Amino acid sequence: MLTRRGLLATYRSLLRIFGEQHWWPADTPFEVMVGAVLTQNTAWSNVERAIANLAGRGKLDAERILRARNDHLAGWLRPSGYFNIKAQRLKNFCRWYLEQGGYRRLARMPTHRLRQSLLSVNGIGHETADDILLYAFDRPVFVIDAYTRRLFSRLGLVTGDEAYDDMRLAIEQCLGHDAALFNEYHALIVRHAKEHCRVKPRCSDCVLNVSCPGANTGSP
DNA sequence: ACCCAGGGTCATA
DNA sequence: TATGACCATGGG
Repeated sequence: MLTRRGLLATYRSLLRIFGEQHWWPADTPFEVMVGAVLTQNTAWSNVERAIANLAGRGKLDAERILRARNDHLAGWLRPSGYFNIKAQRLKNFCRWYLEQGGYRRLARMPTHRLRQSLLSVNGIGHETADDILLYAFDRPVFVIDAYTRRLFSRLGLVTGDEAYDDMRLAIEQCLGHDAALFNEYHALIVRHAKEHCRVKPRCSDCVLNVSCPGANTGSP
């Protein structure tokens, strides 16, 4: 059962344990957007290297990314995995970004239209679009990722098989449109997943009493 | 050697 | 709508 009370209780537990996360780890909104594309199904540590490659060459810029040769761009993105596809997706995004007139112009757009526009870019799906909306444009959007789905379903708040926007809208309705809360909540969910699911000895004594992938494989 | 990671697209039924 | 194949590096 999804309730405001349950969601806030989980949020407070996470906040008490981990403290403020101050996401997104980037210096500019544009860097947030680049990171959002590069982190698709990829560990953030790998994304950092790719972004460092871009920044070190002065390529953390839409025009310069768009002008770069595909094989050069792919080479800089190599550490983040899927580098050929991501080079194409990053160019698709930068083309859209410039066509739309850049950040100041996009920032005036209503959230639902900005989302629709983002989703029209080949390579940007629901989660990447919502990462950008929340962390680059400060819009009150609750990002649903695999961690969120898993944590909330393990806590019995959702079934886990809801459609993306169904789950997002349900949570947003419970919590109200609070960008600062959504920002911190999502960051805490990711932090929890890393801290208690990836670090040994796994999640045998998880603070939220949830299990993790590989944690209960049936061995006694 | 195996599993996973802050997903998304495309072909197919 | 709902699966499956594919993309690819790096850490545990």
